[in-house]
Amino acid sequence: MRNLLQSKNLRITDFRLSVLDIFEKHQNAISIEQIEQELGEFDRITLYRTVKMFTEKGLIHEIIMPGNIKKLALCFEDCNAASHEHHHIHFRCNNCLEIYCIEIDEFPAVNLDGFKIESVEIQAKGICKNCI
Amino acid sequence: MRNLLQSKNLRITDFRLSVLDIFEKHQNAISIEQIEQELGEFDRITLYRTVKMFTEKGLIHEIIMPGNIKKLALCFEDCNAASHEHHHIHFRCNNCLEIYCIEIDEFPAVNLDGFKIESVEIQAKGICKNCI
DNA sequence: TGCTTTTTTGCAATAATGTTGCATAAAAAA
DNA sequence: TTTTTTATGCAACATTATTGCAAAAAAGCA
Repeated sequence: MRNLLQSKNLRITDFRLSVLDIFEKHQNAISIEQIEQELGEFDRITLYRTVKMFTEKGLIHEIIMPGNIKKLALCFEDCNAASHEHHHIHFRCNNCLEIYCIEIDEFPAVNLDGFKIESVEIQAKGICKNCI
Repeated sequence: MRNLLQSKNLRITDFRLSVLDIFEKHQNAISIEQIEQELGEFDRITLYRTVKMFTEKGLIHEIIMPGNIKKLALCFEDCNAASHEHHHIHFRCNNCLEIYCIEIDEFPAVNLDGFKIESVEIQAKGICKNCI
């Protein structure tokens, strides 16, 4: 965890370690609200700044879906400010409402005539393996 | 346009016609802010309610992408509150920042072991045909 | 270690975005 | 036209996020 921060040229602080800790405790994507609750005593502004910084540095990525769904998850691959490339899709369970980052081997190819595609994000909804 | 409202059991009002008008004038997805500007005199609250109602009734759909990007576009197919099924993908141009709804014939199949997939949304980013 | 530089934190204030309740106005039905 | 139903507009409020700045903490260096 300390290495993770160092590799991105971020200073190691208690606050950041706590936030990373929360991310690593969770299998699935979490909301800012959830982080707030788990942090206990904390400063909301610092949290927003931390999340922003982590996103810019490629430690975490945002998952946004229609219906005011906004979650965050650790990046698997090596991401950076310029590109957040993931070979996984985001799946939301309509039952438990959890959002999963799921790795898939063959990422579907998307082609659009006349358009140059640089990145693709796939979001699926349905019922997760635990709720089926 | 009046038919559109009637078919969804929505009363025909000047406000709603104006909003629909703006949607139809645009090729691409637009933001609430853009609608506000084009409406000229208007009530912000009514606009939010109109957008919410249109979304629930399946007249328009939300497009949300990481980076605080939130846009709205008319639905092509017949949507309703329960399902917004589109056979198009959402493309954002990194140059002009426009968001296109693009119909594609073969919508990529996505399968996840153990998960039941009910809907899939695909978002692509790159350079659009006008900016290439 | 102790000192200096740089970055982060925490507070206050403020901005942006979205919602609720309610009286009035307008649309549809009778 | 009259009645019923629904939409609008205002005020107030809630939620979410950002900025500036002084104090505190981390990293770099002698």
